[in-house]
Amino acid sequence: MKPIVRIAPSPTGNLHVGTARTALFNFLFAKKHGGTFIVRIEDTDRERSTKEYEENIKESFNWLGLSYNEGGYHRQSERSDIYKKYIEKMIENGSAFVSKEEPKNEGERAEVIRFKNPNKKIIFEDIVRGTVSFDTTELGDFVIARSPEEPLYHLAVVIDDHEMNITHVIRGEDHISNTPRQILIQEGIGAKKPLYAHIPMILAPDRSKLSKRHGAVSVIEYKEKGYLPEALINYLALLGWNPGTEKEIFTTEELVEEFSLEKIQKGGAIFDEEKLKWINSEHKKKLSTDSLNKDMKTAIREVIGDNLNKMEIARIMNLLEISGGQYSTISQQKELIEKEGWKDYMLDNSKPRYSKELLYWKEEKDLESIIRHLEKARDILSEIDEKKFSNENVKQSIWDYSGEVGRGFVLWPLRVAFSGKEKSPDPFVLASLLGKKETLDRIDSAIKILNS
RNA sequence: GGCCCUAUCGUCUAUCGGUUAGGACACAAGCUUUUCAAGCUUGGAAGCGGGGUUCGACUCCCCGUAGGGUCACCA
Repeated sequence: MKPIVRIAPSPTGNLHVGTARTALFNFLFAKKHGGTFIVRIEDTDRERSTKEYEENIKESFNWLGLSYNEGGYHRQSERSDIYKKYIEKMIENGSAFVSKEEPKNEGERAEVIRFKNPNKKIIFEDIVRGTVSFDTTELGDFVIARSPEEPLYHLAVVIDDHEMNITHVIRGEDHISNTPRQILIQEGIGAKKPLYAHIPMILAPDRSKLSKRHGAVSVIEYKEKGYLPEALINYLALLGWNPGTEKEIFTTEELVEEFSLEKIQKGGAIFDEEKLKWINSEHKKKLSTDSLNKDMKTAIREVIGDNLNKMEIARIMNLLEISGGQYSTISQQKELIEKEGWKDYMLDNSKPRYSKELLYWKEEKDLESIIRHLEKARDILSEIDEKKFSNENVKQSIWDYSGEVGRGFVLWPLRVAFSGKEKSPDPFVLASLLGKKETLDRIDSAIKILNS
């Protein structure tokens, strides 16, 4: 039998990474066995549900590539006729009854529908946890609907799972104690029983429930930070599940191939963005240079500005690539561009600013010798043809001289002359990016500073 | 508090009675022909405690302890 599974998010907030992970496990399980994956929007709480959040949920699933099957998108708010039928039937057969109430809070009804609890022991098999048993006596005759048109969560879930022929309920561990009362309702309406798999929670670094105060918790935030959807999918899959091999980088197709409910973990797992970053960089390494370049350009424009010319962008892209930033997320790239301060010395009109002392290499104190080294470097570089002013040629030409007198004594002041910074890519790269004229100009400026 | 679930390096995890307890992220050190980053190499790092069962327990059972979940006219 082909499995039919569902993810049932409630549109009361942006799609949470925990819900996304539950959706992913459902999706992988369905795809693996040629089954059906359904999205069911649980919006029976009209007060808290909004259209915007529903849109966010759709957008997030879409971005992650978790697509539901044809006709597999439902809203509980549009199914009240179905619920009404069941509620009436339950009242009729005595598994539920209308109950007079004393409203405690505003909005509460004076008359609600309660489930007639048979007060029995419920035992069910959970695919990840084994046998779980509850005594439902303490649940009492719990409320299942405000009115025949307004079912509450537990009732709506059971009716929908039954109507949609759900075979496996794969959901978060926080629902495990909801299961017995849902089984009770199933018995009340004569529904077939799905199999259960309660997956562990995603935790914050302090092992508490992952919430907004811990930083980014919604899928959309990770999208905005520039993570690749397949990287987030890959990471989420590894939180609470593993294939039993040492392979860690997966495409979604590979996950479908490997996935099995039996390998799901029991304990909760802390969400570690550092590992997500690493997985993201591994996925980026498989990307075409075209899309890598597109991301880099976006990051550069966002940090330095929109009015950059082609040459300037190319120069900074080059630096970003050399600094290993091409495999980072856009937000990490932006951080890097900011931190490295390339806009201070890599734009057409920028002149690096630095103190005279910065030009001194380590213990070197002899002003004359630094000037001598810079002048010599200048002479050597001016020999190179302007059109052949490449990284390799610059390096080659200056290599022997710097070797004779000590590399640092020549290379350090050159690098400072070009960048004005303590940290930067090497002087050969900078010189080739700057071009011959600008390179020589900057050496002259450095000499001038030393002479002043 | 009642009920339920869980428990291996800082983190994610492998181990389904016999292993020098393995891998990855992170971290540290060294190397990489100037700084930073990257890269490479190396290293430190774990079975919550106590009882059983067994020739032998991380692994099975019990009791503690700790963490989490849940106890709505929310989902």
